[in-house]
Amino acid sequence: MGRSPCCEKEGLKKGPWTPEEDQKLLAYIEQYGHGCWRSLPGKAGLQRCGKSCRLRWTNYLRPDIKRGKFSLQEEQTIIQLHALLGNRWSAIATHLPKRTDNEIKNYWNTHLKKRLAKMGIDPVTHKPRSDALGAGGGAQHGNAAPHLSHTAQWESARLEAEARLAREAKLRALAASASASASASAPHLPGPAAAPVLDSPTSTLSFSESAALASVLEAQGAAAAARAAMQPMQAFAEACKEQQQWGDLNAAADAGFAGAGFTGLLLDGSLSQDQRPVARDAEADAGLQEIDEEENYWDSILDLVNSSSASLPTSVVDPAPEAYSPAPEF
DNA sequence: AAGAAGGTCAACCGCATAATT
DNA sequence: GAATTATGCGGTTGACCTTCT
Repeated sequence: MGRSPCCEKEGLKKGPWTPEEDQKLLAYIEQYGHGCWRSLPGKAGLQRCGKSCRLRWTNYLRPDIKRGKFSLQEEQTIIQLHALLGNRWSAIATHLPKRTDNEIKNYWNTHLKKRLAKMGIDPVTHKPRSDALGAGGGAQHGNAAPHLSHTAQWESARLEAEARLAREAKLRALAASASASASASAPHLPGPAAAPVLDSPTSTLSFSESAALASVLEAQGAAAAARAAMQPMQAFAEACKEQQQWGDLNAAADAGFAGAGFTGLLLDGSLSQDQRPVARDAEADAGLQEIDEEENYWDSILDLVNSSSASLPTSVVDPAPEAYSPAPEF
């Protein structure tokens, strides 16, 4: 409610950070930690608001940040998680070590969203668009209903999973606090109480929540998530491979991709090696080995999806309230 | 070579929510 | 329980850079 805007004080600087400011902030945090962000600028001698300092630190200065081009695997992870979580960038960032939510968000908005749209995949629903080869822009009102229906189902499943995770996290927190108080006489021992230190500063997800979400992705929900996410992912994989070999991202669309049958396209190798144009230049030659490795990677992803789908728990796909069973006590 | 158009990304803004009083 | 404060998140902006004409 009553919260005064932190950046409206007179004399506070805005805009791009100078190297001197970076140095001041870095030096202060390295020495004292960030502590209270609101009071940090004064202590560090910066004419910035705490919010600006926090943003600069979390998105740029943190030493554990990886910058630069996203790998194919990272792209795949982002798309997959976006299909699962939507625009929850901080949650997605917890599964991409050393990447910030802001960076992922920017990358999605400037690269991945456009690529998916270009391939005829709705970046919101992650479903192939019926007018896939048409203009890749606004909402597809005419055919929205089926997508919405599917989306609603998936959203329902997702919310159910999240609710379950929250409950599990709470139970774990209770168990953790119990054990923490039991071990209060030995605070030097590593324990759950130290977990927040390990959390990504860009996320509100607790360590246990993140771990639980990861477990859902990897175990119980993997098949559902993968099933929902991987259909466009398969398309994306193929388009990426073609893009890298021919430098033309429209290849997938030109090949008639519209979702259905795309798995087959990927799996049966209908675009066999001898049909592909030879690499145009030395750079492309150098990339061929990497492309082969990527093909293996995508094959392994498909294997994972196929095997996971076989053991898909129905409660994840078609959740019912009674499907929830309390997490076992620890 | 110059201007236009489009792309990228750091940073800001406002809101939501957790934490505190 | 209500009010207040601090922090984090997601959407958006705008400056800068690159590519196109």
